[in-house]
Amino acid sequence: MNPITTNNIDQYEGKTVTLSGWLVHKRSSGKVRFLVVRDGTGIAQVTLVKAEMDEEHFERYHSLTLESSLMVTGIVKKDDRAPGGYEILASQLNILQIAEEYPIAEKEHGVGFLLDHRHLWLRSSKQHAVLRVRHTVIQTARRFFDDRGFILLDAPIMTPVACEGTTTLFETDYFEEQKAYLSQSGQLYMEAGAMAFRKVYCCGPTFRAEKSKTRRHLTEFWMIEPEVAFAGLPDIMELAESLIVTIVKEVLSSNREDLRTLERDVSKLEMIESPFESISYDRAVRILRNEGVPFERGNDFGGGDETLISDQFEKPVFIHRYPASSKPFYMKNDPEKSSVVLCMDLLAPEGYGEIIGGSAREEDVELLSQKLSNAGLSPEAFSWYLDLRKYGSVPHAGFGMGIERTVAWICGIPHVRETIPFPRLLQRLYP
RNA sequence: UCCCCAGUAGCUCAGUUGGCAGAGCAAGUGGCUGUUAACCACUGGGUCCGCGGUUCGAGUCCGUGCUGGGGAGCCA
Repeated sequence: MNPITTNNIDQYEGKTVTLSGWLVHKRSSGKVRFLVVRDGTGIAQVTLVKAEMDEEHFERYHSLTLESSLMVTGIVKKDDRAPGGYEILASQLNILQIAEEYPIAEKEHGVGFLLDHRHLWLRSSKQHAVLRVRHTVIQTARRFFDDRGFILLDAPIMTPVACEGTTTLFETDYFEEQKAYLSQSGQLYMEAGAMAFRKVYCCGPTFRAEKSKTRRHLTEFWMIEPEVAFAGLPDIMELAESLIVTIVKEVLSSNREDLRTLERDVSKLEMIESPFESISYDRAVRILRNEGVPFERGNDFGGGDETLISDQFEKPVFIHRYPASSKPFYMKNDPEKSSVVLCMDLLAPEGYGEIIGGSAREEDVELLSQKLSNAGLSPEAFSWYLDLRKYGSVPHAGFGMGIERTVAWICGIPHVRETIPFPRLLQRLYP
């Protein structure tokens, strides 16, 4: 197969090549006709000149519809009039399939329509750019942990029990008389992994049956979750900061063209460097009150609160030591102030909200059992988890980074639904 | 679960005081030897979301249901 693609066409100037792809657009000026062909890596213009090719191939232009698949053979020429600077002067035009009338036009579609056609929408340039950034984000995050000696340890998707209440869990039958729940987090399993391998991470989908209809929520979303033995809150904050800086730098270097397609203001990304600011929950509450928000101490922050706080900073900002009452059972209380837990959230700038959440984990079996009971959970169901504290318990900590929110922030797009190939939303399970 | 907005051609929308169903794009036909969302001419295209009501007459007003969107709550 000929290796030419539109992203390496410059290497073939003057040579005869065969390009395979799909028709994005066509224009005619009579005896000169133009095809814009998409091949998955980019686009290229193909020129059909009546005098340069035989009649039969030239006339195939008429039957071509939007998104028809084709193979075109011709000479690569440099031409400033062509998008990308190169075009193919065709000698042959072969059609693989004539597409039916393509539903997605070149402009003007509503969100509902586009989501109904997500399987086709993926072909458009903006979606292409977002999902290429997503690829870089995941690849860079995984490489980041691999390079630091972490072991990739996959967590199960089907789990026997809820971390929290069952109201936000998707439930499914598991053979006779058993229920399984779709995982909300790989964390508890990563804690087991950290006791086995010291440093581990998982990367996969998580599921929350929350009836949230906001730009920051999906019912199925991806997290990358590292867990580290012999580590405390400061260690994972440093790790999280370094991860974000590394990801942003890599996207800026690998996805310049995509960011341009998305019209992202890259100057806002270029200033993402260490160190990030780190403020306590108490100070965040003071910021809100200074902004005139009648915030009640002890609550968790809402979406609007997070935006107000992050707007005070140009870089991502850590908020640490939330009230224990607002956080889950496994977080370790601050020995210096038992009413708060050793946790942190990282808020992205520009109102994108929490992209990372993590904590030191309670390592004492008695305290952990107590916290489980206080949360209304049965210690029996978590017997395996309590075992981790009975057999060589050590201080450990970890966090989870939400892939979609991170991608949305980096791309500067308003809604997370475009940052995953096939979004699952409150009212949407198709396609 | 609550609040707000919308539903009219394949798509995006307009539709006046309640009085003949409209535009742009897309599609089809023809024209044009360098187009860039090309352009020009012509053509076809409607369950006005469903149900009920008011009225001589409803896309328009009222009630109700459904669907979608935005937001709140919720959200390790």
